[in-house]
Amino acid sequence: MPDLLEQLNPEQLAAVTLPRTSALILAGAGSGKTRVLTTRIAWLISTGQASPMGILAVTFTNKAAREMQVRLSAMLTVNTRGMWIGTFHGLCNRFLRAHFRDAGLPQVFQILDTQDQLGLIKRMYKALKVDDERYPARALQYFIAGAKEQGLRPNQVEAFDEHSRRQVELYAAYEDVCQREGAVDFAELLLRSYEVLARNQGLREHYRNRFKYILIDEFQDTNVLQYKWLQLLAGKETSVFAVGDDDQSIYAFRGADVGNMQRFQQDFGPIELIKLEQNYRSHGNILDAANALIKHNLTRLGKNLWTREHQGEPLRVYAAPTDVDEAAFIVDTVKELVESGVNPTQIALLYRSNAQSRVLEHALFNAAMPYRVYGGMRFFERAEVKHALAYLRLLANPDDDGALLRIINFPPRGIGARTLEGLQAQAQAGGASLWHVARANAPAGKAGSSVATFARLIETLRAATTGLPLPEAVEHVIAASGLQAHYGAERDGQERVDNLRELVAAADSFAREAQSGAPSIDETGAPPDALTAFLAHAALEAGDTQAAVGRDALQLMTVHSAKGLEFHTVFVTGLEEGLFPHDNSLNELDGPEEERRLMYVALTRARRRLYLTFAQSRSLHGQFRYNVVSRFLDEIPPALLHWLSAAPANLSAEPPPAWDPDAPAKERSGRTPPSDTGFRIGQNVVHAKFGTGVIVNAEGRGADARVQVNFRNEGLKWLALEFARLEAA
DNA sequence: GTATGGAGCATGTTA
DNA sequence: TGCTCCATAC
Repeated sequence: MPDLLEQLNPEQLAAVTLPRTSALILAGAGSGKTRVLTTRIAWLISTGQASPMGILAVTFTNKAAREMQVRLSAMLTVNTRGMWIGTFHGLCNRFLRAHFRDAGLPQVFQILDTQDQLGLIKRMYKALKVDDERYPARALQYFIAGAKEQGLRPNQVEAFDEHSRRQVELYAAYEDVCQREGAVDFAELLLRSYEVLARNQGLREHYRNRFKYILIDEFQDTNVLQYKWLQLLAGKETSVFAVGDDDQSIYAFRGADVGNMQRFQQDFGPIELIKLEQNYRSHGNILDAANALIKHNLTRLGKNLWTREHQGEPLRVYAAPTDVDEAAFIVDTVKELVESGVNPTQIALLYRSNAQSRVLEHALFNAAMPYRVYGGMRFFERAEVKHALAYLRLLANPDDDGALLRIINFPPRGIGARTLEGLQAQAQAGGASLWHVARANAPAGKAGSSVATFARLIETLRAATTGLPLPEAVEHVIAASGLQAHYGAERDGQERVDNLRELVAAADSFAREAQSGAPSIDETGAPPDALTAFLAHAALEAGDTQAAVGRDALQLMTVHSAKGLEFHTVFVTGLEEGLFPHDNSLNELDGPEEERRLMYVALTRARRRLYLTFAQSRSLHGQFRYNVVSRFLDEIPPALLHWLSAAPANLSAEPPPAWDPDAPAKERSGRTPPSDTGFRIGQNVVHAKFGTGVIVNAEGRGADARVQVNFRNEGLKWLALEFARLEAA
């Protein structure tokens, strides 16, 4: 332990060893925030000031919680099992499972993810005949989440006009449905926990006495409800240790309120304020650029990063005539970097919006460079996994109408819309769940209707899985429900079958972890039963996004998802007015400043080398746009910049590079268009996957050339010549 | 139930 | 431009 302290700088040491007061740690990018957080916990425990039981540590993401957990178990020899370390939602889930009666919930309540929630709203719309045009389901979803994140129930939401009054009504109706089905959405986990604590003094006292130390990561991202929850949980004696960076607050759009940092100083005062400004990540020039940029924001708590490292290289700037040229430049540069020994996983291409990844991906694909795009479908969100989970959910909780509707006719078993309407009418009339009605329609032993068959299937599944270990139960359900066979028979179903198998594996490792007593960060480890715990786990930890394309892949992601990461080399791309800063943000309150913080996050991801690129024109949504360089480039001192191309007129005295906006892109970029494709209509060809066929049609030229091939076994297909490796037969 | 086509739409995203 | 959603057709 002492040597852990020795490695800290004076500010870090001060923060780690603060006496038992509340404190706000302003931790700049790369200043060792996680280290301070974990070392403080380790210090508190190893010096005997706190027991593991007395510690509550909250993060936003599972990843952060996991990292904290891992680092802690490396630092401590004592059992960390009693500690409450997890995400806000994970901890609230744990709390509600323990106090489900006080919370007015069934023990097996199900957690709705965003998809499930939207589905529930749409179902409710049908039942109530709500005009989806006037009240889009999406909009209501935001409305509800927004209200809950403010800590507001329907009767507390102020509605001044007809439209919002109706939304409040729908919010109330939504709550009824959730309650009836035993469903809890993400925001509800927090709100419900908050209310239980607020209303139950005994419970509140209990937890206040228990958690003497509360630590919060990424405090700038907390919303109103999370802050109120914290206030309830922290008694007079509690030491609240909040770590955050107002300059990295980039989630106001989803309810985060940086104001919590100022508020904290008043509400929890008097507090200690410590700034961690020494950066261990980047070279000097990178930090200088970031500091200069962020100074343009007026509402800051104030902080200036510095480093003991060298100044390093200047930031390299490249102005491309078009987005295609920008991508080409990046590909060429990355190639050189990799040849010079930089690991591709240490190179990141960042962009403001996901749509920008396409051009980059296209160029990388053509250059046969492995890359990985972050974001997109996560494992537990895939349709086939959702279906399997729905069977399990119905087994765990028969009132879960959402789960039933998802699977009653999947795989198809002849239960159509009409039958369903009948069931729903009956259910509504009797105030019963769909399962209740379905089973009543199908007296045991009586063959006949398709609903009866379904009801018997579920009964059989329930009987067969009762008492089985979790992974075996999951496996049985996947097989006996017909899901496996259904996907197995599908032409492109192999991946889905694999995912179902993967689900069994996930259940297996979940069960093992729970059994081994390894601390589970999502706090579902102490369950009413293994199945319910696993279902909660699936909702709370949606899993990884798509895997890498090849190994040693280049990293592509939005600036938002780059937060918290670092790379040897970073390309910040698309630095154009309208894109970054984004048009839509400019009218928002605090919008431009949030965009600047986003740029600040982007810059501070780089350790050694930073490229800033932009295109003077790009096609977006099928339209060509001519853009002006981002204001953010103007805000970086010119002395830190090294132009790899001529700087545009609005940034320097040099003339912009000569180019003709009307000329085709290929000519402008100086690259020769690919020569003749070498294929003719009527020619016989071979494709690696589709076999032999004949070219029947063609269109486009150069990189866009496509041919239509009539394959012997696969039929007609359009293929892009650039991608499909077609060979003459 | 699936295949097709047209309309509408297009910041960011964790749990 | 390219996708997602829904309605319509078979």
